[in-house]
Amino acid sequence: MAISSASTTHVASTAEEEAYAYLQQALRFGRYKPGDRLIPEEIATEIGMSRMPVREAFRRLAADGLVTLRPNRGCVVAGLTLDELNETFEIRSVLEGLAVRIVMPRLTLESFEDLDRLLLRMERAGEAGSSDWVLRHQEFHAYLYGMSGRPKLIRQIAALHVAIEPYMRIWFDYIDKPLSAREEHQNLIDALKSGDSAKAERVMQEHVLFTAPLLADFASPSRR
Amino acid sequence: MAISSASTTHVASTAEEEAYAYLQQALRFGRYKPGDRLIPEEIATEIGMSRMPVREAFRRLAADGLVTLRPNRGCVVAGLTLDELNETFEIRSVLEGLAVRIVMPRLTLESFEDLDRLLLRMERAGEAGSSDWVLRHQEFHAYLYGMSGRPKLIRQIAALHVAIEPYMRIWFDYIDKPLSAREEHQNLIDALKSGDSAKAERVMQEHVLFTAPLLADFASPSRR
DNA sequence: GTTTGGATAAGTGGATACAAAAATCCAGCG
DNA sequence: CGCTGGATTTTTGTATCCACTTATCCAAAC
Repeated sequence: MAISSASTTHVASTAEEEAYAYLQQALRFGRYKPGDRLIPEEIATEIGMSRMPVREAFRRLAADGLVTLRPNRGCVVAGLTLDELNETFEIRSVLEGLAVRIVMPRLTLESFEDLDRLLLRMERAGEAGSSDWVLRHQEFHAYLYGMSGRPKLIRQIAALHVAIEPYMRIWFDYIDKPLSAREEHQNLIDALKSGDSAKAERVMQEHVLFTAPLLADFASPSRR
Repeated sequence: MAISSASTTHVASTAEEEAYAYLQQALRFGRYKPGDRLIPEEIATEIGMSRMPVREAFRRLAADGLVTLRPNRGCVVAGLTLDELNETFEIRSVLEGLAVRIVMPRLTLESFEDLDRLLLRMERAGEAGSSDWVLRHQEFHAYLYGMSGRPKLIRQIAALHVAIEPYMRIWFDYIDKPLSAREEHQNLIDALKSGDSAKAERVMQEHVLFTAPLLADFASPSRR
């Protein structure tokens, strides 16, 4: 089979890439809290470079929606308010629905074996803790969308997953073990197997929207 | 009424913003051709600043998908291949469909008057040339989506519009006057008036996908 | 006539320096 | 006791400089 690891370990050929990778990782794992101010100087010395590449990494993170950049007042970690969280799930639902619709006719028997395996991995990771489970969950979805052959779509979806990742972690830690997750994803696989792409799209949309209200309690307070 | 101008004229409080605005404008209007290399030094002197803010503007443009940034080999204008153009329209169709679904229950009689006015403006601009028409067309769509109250969705859609803008221009110049455009948009308004949000969503999806094949001839050659 | 290699030029990435802006602190005032 | 305003400190934005990578050009070899 051909399940590549979904973990985003990039070899940094430039300092900027290193800074970006470092900060993205830190943000994804919730090492900084929303509203925290990121001071270029500090981070630069932390990873042994000057402020410049860090600044440029900030811009990329801002484009991903992970931080907010305001002229002359630096870089703050961008938590999602309840509205933004909901909006993100709305967007995810249509994008991932589209991905499923596209991917459907491309799925082979082998793909389904892969998906089963990934689902199994996800379940097992569920017992370990949020850190593993969230990654495996992303891996499952990433594999599916990867088959679509739509690079832009894939990147957009991945970016949204990264943005909500900290909230997924908190959520998972809080509820301990999402019993419904297994069933949810099995449903999805069944819909894919049915061959009815309209149905699969709908099921995926519902699957995505299913999670949103569960995370509501962990949203950041609205700003300003 | 409350139709704000859709033109993206930003007051640049920093040099970086100025560089970004300048370059985005230039790229949107097709002043550079896909594949062209953008040299920080040149642009910097062109608008009277050093390379640094220009470099940072590059990153933002890259996030918008307007340029491509490769380590140690600079910044090139990122034309869309046929596949990418199609993909962009696919994504647009679901995002703008979603926007319409959300916006539907918020539309008032006044909104419809505004939309009629905007449609009229668009038609009149059609006689002037692609430059005006494309802006008015964006204005029409922007107004509609603006009512959704979904900032992220609005930004994403706007970004996609910007990315395809040069192609819309070329297309419009080529065919001179899109007779079907009026009918298309009137259709859309009718669907919105019907109050059936599922229908409106579908009509919007079709409206977006309708344009894609028309632009196919103007796609950039695939790279590499 | 085309290919190869290497000198030279051009360009990029990053560090440092400096000016301008914002945040902080503190004293005096109400 | 809180507020105001100004000096001080911190941080940001930009310019400049240097090291290193990549591109260009030209001559010699096949």
